[in-house]
Amino acid sequence: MPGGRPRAFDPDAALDRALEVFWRQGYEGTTLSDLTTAMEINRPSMYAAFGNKEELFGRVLDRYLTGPGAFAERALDAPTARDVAARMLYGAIRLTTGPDTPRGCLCVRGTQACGEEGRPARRQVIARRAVGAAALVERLDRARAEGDLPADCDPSDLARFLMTLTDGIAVQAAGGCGADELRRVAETALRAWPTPASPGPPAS
Amino acid sequence: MPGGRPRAFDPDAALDRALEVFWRQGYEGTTLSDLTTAMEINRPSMYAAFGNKEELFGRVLDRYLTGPGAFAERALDAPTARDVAARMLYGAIRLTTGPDTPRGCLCVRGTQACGEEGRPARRQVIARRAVGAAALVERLDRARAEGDLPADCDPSDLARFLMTLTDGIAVQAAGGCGADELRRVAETALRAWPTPASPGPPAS
DNA sequence: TTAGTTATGTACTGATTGGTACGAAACTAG
DNA sequence: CTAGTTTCGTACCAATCAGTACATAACTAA
Repeated sequence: MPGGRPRAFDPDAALDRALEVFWRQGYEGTTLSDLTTAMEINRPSMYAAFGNKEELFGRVLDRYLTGPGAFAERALDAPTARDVAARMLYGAIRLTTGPDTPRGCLCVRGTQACGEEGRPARRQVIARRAVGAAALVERLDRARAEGDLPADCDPSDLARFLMTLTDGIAVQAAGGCGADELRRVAETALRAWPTPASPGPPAS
Repeated sequence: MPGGRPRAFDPDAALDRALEVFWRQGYEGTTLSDLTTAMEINRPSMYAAFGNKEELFGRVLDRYLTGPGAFAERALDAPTARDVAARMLYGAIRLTTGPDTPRGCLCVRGTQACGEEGRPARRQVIARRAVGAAALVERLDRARAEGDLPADCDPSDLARFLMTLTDGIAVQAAGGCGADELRRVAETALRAWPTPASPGPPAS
């Protein structure tokens, strides 16, 4: 019943174009003109469809976390805590060094950029990171309960260790470090990962 | 013989004020007005004394690396490779979580910010990081030659591992993570550090 | 005092920022 | 064809950006 002139662009495709720009340039470093040029729409269309720059960033962040960044959630499904850790690390490397996407991580850029204007992006990113962190701690807690991690380790410390590494990987990748070098970093880091006390994870 | 009106401010003190602002807000997030307000000088004085925003950032970067960030160079003087690693990690934690300074690291912020305007800052920071990285690799190379690291380890991989962690620490600190948690991260990371093959470092 | 030199403060520049007003265009329902 | 609705495109807004012109103030050397 509504009718009206049909929009001449695909919103999801436009979000992908916007993601590419925010990912490469950060929130503060990206202007409305950068966005509308990449999205191939004009300014009023952008505002009508997505609200404003801040809300657009929120939509883009969603798309990032359910798209290129979805490995982090999927990593939690790995059978052992060590596999979770490995998937997180190698996933972060793939994400941040992919040849067809910008180097680095949208979320890490978001936490770092923080002039007066970048504040809202920072808020959004930090909130999502906290959700992800909580899920990781919960997963490692379960691993310890299942005997997959030693009883005397602290799952939240291990989670923090992993996130510190994935963040560092993003910074290194943005600085030009290659995937091969980062894989050897991940390999080294995994040597610090605790092994279950006596038996493997119980089959029951 | 020169004469002329004496300047009414202390350039080094002004640089320290500028450092505080760049450190907290990044290069792109900082405006000339932010800077001149903090430095308590007016715009023409700033341009006369420091050139422009980009050159000012370079001067500030010098001051950062020879001041708060000097721990990284000093860490190389530690007697063993493990001590170098520990000093780098704990120094990074102190730097990025200091109660009287902004959270995070000026250099990490510099690599991450990169709109069109932030490009020069990015260039400068990446160049300095490369110098520091080379010095660290050289130090670990020497450690291996001295038998302080096993012969089959790769010093450049270990250096990259350390830098990835210090970068990650900076990101975590900027995101609000506390020093205590980060110290446990460092402790975990050091478990991955290789130990010399048979004897300790030779006394000769 | 006078000439030369350097710094300071005000007031400005053109360009760009995020965000909008408004009329024309393109559709649906009747 | 007409009325209602939604989008599109141009052209604009005030605010702010980095950077500067210029007159005046404060100093040294003679």
